[in-house]
Amino acid sequence: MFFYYIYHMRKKYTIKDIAELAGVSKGTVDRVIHKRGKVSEKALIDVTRILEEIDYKPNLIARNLKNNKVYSICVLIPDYHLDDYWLSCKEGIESVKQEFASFDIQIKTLLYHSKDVNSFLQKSNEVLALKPDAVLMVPSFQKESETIINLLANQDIVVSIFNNNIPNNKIFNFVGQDLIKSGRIAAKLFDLILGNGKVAILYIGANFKNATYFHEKDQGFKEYIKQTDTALSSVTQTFSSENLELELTNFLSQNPDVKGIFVTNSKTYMVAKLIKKHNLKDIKLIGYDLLEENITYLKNNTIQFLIHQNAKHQIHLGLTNLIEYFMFSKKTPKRNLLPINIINSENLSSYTQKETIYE
Amino acid sequence: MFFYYIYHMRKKYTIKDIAELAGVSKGTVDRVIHKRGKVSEKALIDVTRILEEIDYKPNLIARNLKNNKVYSICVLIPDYHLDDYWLSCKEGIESVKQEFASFDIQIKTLLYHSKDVNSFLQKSNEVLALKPDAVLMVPSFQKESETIINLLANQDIVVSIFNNNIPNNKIFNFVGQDLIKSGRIAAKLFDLILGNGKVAILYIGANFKNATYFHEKDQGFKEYIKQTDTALSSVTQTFSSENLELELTNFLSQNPDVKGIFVTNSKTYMVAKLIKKHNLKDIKLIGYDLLEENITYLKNNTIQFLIHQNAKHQIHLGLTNLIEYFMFSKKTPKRNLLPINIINSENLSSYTQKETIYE
DNA sequence: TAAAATTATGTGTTCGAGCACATTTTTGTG
DNA sequence: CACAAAAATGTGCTCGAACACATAATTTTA
Repeated sequence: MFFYYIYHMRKKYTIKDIAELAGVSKGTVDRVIHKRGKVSEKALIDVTRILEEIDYKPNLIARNLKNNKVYSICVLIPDYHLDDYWLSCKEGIESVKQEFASFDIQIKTLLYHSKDVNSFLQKSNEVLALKPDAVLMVPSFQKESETIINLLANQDIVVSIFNNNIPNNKIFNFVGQDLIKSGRIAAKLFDLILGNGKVAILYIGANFKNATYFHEKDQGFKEYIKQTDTALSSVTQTFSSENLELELTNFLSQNPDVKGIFVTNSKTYMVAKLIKKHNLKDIKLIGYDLLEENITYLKNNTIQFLIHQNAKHQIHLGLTNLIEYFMFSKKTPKRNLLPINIINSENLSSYTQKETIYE
Repeated sequence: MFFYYIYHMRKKYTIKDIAELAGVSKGTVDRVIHKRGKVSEKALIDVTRILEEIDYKPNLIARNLKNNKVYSICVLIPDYHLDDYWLSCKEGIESVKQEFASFDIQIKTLLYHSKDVNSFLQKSNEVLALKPDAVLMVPSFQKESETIINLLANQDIVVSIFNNNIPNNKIFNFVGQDLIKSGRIAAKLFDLILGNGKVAILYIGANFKNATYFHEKDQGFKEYIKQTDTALSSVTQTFSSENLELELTNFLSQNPDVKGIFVTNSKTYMVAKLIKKHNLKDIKLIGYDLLEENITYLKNNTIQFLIHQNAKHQIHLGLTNLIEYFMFSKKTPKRNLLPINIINSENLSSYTQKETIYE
């Protein structure tokens, strides 16, 4: 007959327990734990030994209860009314707000025009004036972002970024994807479905020089071609969103051997619309993000694959990293590189369904 | 000039605040909140009004501090020494243990032989004897699992399951994937890379009648063929792991038109090994799970795609659901259907890399 | 109407960590 | 040795919710 009383273990050791074990008071234990000094060598040794022996972990709940501060976080992102890509960030923020509704956390969202530096600067200054405890931002404009990040850091405001990375060692945490890998993945998928032929790598929008993501994805795609024995080739081209139809039609008539199109951002539906309109059935299409319009074309097989950048997950993780750092002194990696999800018409619903199916 | 003082909001309302606002004592507020009765109608109305007005949310940290119970959870899963598929569960348990190291949570793992009902029953009885607060289990044997779940539920032990679902309304939470969708996804992928031809749907192992996952994936695959205008066809076949080489070789010589093989479980590498050995380059292969051996064949292009069931994520979510329910009375959905990840050689590393890149 | 029973309300302690402050012990100096 | 200064140690309160227990107000019963 076995006795399982071992399983129902005692409560965790508290500071009081440790004090008793070491034959000192809890004040001394506290000083040892926090290295506040003013402790005799003997007491230091005794307490340290016991701490190690029992692998003491402080009760984070009790610790946080005492620290009753209202933490404020500013979220600075492109206006989601102007570009559907950012719409999912709104959901991400809402879900974090709900998740931490019982805690003293204040989240304020500021939106800037993603194409307008001045708007970005203006909103950044508003953030500075608010003096929050932390800022989570999308650094759309590299140079200006650098400046703002430095200003914030100088005021001891914790700064995290997501979506795209910029080099700055003052940044607390970055959440995003490896965009070079992302380009490689697109290449691999074309390799599988085409076998050979030319793929056009497209940038759609204004000011592609600022769009570092485009260059990295382009680089990844070409890297794949170079490093593997694929029969694929590629051609890179940028287009404006306004004149896409004309520009793309011209491009395709000049490049009749293009068998695949890789759209490096969420504007994939624009190309899909034209493929559908001109009945270019033979052209395979891979792009980014689960926008409503993209999903429609994915479902009717105009788009073969979408790569899911999951902005919602990104902002969610960025925020929880900050909150758990403040609330529970949780350590956070400098970088969180999220998985790069390959989406087709069949696994799509497994990503978009609500996770909460209550009875 | 704007003043942002509104932003730096006051602390959340406490029971004491509410008591003052309602002109009663905190004891009365507490009785109203917990519906303990012994409150006059007037006080009830006053306090309820204020609670609603300020949308009171109790401080979960303070609440939990008082409730200082050591929660014990048993994990009952197949022995990961016998089948690599379950190995990732070990990591999942470890990461949860680390995550909640500062809390009073005890997790005990019990392993059974996934092919041996008696082993399952024996370990189940050990779990019953341990009288934990909750059990997270893989219900490998449907009938026996039902019995155990009922026994546990009768003892007021919370039961969650993951990996495969069984119908039982006493189950607290199920984490897994939609396996019919999973089969559809495989079909879609073959559709894209083959265009047409016959795909063999394989089950490898003993006792396929117990493997409900196989039937669902098979069903999903065939559903896709039926519902779309694909030129694919399929043939379903079961094999033993011991005689796979002989059986599969025979099967392929009798079915020379098979252009793709869909292995419905993690034993995909076994088929890959034979494809490689007999140099059957033209056969495309899709299977399940990121086992070391599967990854090798994915990287050298013997396997085209792996569908990632992410047992680690499943057990992690199953455990955190239980812990957050106990610790913070967090509500949990009856079902968590996880995304079905499509993995190829290029996005693989984005799933397997450690998420923690500390400075 | 007074005492008893019932109901309503208020008070005080607990949980564990953290920190300010009080007290004790040790060391240094004339 | 006395006494001050410094170092070491101990004590007690706080955070917010929960709950046991004490007290007050009201109703019932003799």
